[in-house]
Amino acid sequence: MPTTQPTWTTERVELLKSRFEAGLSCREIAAYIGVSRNAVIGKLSRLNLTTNGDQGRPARKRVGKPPGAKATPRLQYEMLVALYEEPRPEAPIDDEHRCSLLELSEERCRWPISTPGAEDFCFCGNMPAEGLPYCPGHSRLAYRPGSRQRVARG
DNA sequence: CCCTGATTCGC
DNA sequence: GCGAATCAGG
Repeated sequence: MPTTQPTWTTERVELLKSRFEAGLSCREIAAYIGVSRNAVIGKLSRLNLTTNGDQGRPARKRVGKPPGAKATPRLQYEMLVALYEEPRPEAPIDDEHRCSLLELSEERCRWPISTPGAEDFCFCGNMPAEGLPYCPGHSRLAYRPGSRQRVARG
């Protein structure tokens, strides 16, 4: 069987059209398939699914079609909500993944362990949620009112 | 200011 | 043909 398949195989296109016709945003489709939203839109354009496919000339000015798609400026908010909505608030906080400042990366939770300046000062190093600097467990702690001292009071 | 949608350009 | 960059609109 061929191993080198083009990025857009029949299955991809089917999923693409299915979710597109389902009323999902290109963002969701892209995230679901695993490609950039530009790639999804680009493919749709080539398939003439973006527009009626009737016009033989370009005319960008058809941005208003989704009913209530006010964008998602609060992407992190949605993720945090999803974390709180979980029935089992498990905290995947492992000390085995702790790393130093130099070992920090986008795939490492930046939750500070111990106190800054201490010899054993390190970071969580867990797998953070996409778009969040901390792992789900620490993200919740960081956002939980009361968990940390709420100095902000009026 | 941020995000989504669509077109256009480069590889 | 695919993908990123760019443009346009809400």
